[in-house]
Amino acid sequence: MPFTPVQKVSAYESIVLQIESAIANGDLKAGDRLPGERKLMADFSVSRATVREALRVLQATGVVESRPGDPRGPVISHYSPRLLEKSMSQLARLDSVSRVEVLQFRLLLEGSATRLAARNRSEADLDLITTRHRELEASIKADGAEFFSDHVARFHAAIRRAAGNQLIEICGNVVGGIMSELMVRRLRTDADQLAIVQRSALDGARLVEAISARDPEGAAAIQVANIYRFYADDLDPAEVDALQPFLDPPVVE
Amino acid sequence: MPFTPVQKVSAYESIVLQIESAIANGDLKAGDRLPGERKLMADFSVSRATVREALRVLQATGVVESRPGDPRGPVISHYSPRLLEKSMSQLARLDSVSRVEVLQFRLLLEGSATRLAARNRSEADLDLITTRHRELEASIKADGAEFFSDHVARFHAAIRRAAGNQLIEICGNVVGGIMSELMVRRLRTDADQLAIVQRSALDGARLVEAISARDPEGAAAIQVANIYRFYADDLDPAEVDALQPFLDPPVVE
DNA sequence: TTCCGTGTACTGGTCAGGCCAGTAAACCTC
DNA sequence: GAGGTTTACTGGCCTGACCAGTACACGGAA
Repeated sequence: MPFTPVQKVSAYESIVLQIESAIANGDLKAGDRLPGERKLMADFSVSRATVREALRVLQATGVVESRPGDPRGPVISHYSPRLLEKSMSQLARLDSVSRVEVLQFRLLLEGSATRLAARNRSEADLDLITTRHRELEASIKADGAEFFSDHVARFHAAIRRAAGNQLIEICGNVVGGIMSELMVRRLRTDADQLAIVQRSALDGARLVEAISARDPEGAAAIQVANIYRFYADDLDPAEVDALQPFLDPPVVE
Repeated sequence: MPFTPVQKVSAYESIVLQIESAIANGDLKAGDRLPGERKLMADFSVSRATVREALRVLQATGVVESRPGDPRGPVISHYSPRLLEKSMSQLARLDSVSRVEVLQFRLLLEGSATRLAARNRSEADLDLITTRHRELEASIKADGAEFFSDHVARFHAAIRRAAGNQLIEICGNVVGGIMSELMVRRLRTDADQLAIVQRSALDGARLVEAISARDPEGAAAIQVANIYRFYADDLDPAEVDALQPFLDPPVVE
């Protein structure tokens, strides 16, 4: 029988749904203003507390922003990866998600981003990548491994940007951020940090060259190998094995 | 000067933060109970409205769940990919994200998921994949293209599950879901839908074989080519070109 | 005319107190 | 013990209120 389970939707949920679908079908777009809480409470004929609960969840999911005292009312947010970051790091912190999974995902994203970057980069992209790499090298010369993770993050972000795919870019940024937490710990506990950092910068130089020469496979191989080597020492054999499909061509040491 | 910008945190935010960090450092774990709203309001010495706003955002971000009438209070949720799904589809639905980008991302995820599945599948995984494929074929025999997109989605989901990487799995589910909306439209407007659907099922059979035979590269190639061909007719030359790096080995027709 | 305080009418943040439908568990019956 | 029934309490929602803070129009000085 084609009965469909009843789903009672509470008042505040209904408000959330209505506003979300107004955005989905274009009645509201980023930058637009919602009426103030008192107006909304009249429009939906609910109490202000209910309106506020609805606004809170819209705010928590990055749909609107509101500031006290602003007579223009809450504003529909422009997209920000905040929620994605939050949910991914929530996921990555999960006991059931191993660090291998995160690393696999990162190699996958970073590899294709690099491939695409080498293929599609504009001159402006290349300029930015080169600049970031120079800053990275300068930072190593000046402060050693101190600010390494910040600079390398910016360097990689520039590459992802050049790839021209926002999904890959943003997801890459997020997992990159998550991994860099691990990286900081890794560097702190490693006696040989300067050597690691310098080798990584050298890889970076070859990477810039390959992207400049529009060599997708070469660039991707360098990038993947570089990331892999960074963590390789910490991995046990089973983990190393699980990463093989993402190392292409295989990294043999 | 090492002054740090003041950030005023509102009452409800402070509650959210406290509860989140209690979870982060293990004082609260999934399945545990929070006190009821009236107790919380005393503990934090705020009004009930404030407690409720805090609970609403915790609920919206998948941290807690509450049910009316339950004297045991709100419960700390087990992880669910709901938030990740929501944020991914937010991202993918962005106007500035073109369908090529979504398709690139999908090919990337689906390709590696298939590769991993062929490599890591257990017998139980294979059983599920086989079952799903049989259901797909049965559905085509019985109803033609009618329920195709549902069944193919389930088939692909089983493959992603077998890959053993939750990040790839969940992201794949999301973009798969988004693409399947497009697919439904595509099938409806195509006169030749039955032929398309049947070819896709045939690819599916070869795919199952390759996964069964633990042939990662073969399986991935079939999967990627299958997905690509499904959309290829709708794409203009520039879009086709942009997809080349994800078709490996290249699909020549 | 332009500029710059100043007022004011609003905003969102928070509080207190109250009603209701619904649930879980203790209670009571058999 | 298995069953219905009560009861104490839950979360959902409402009303009405106060406060600190903001945007903007207004009015006076330059």
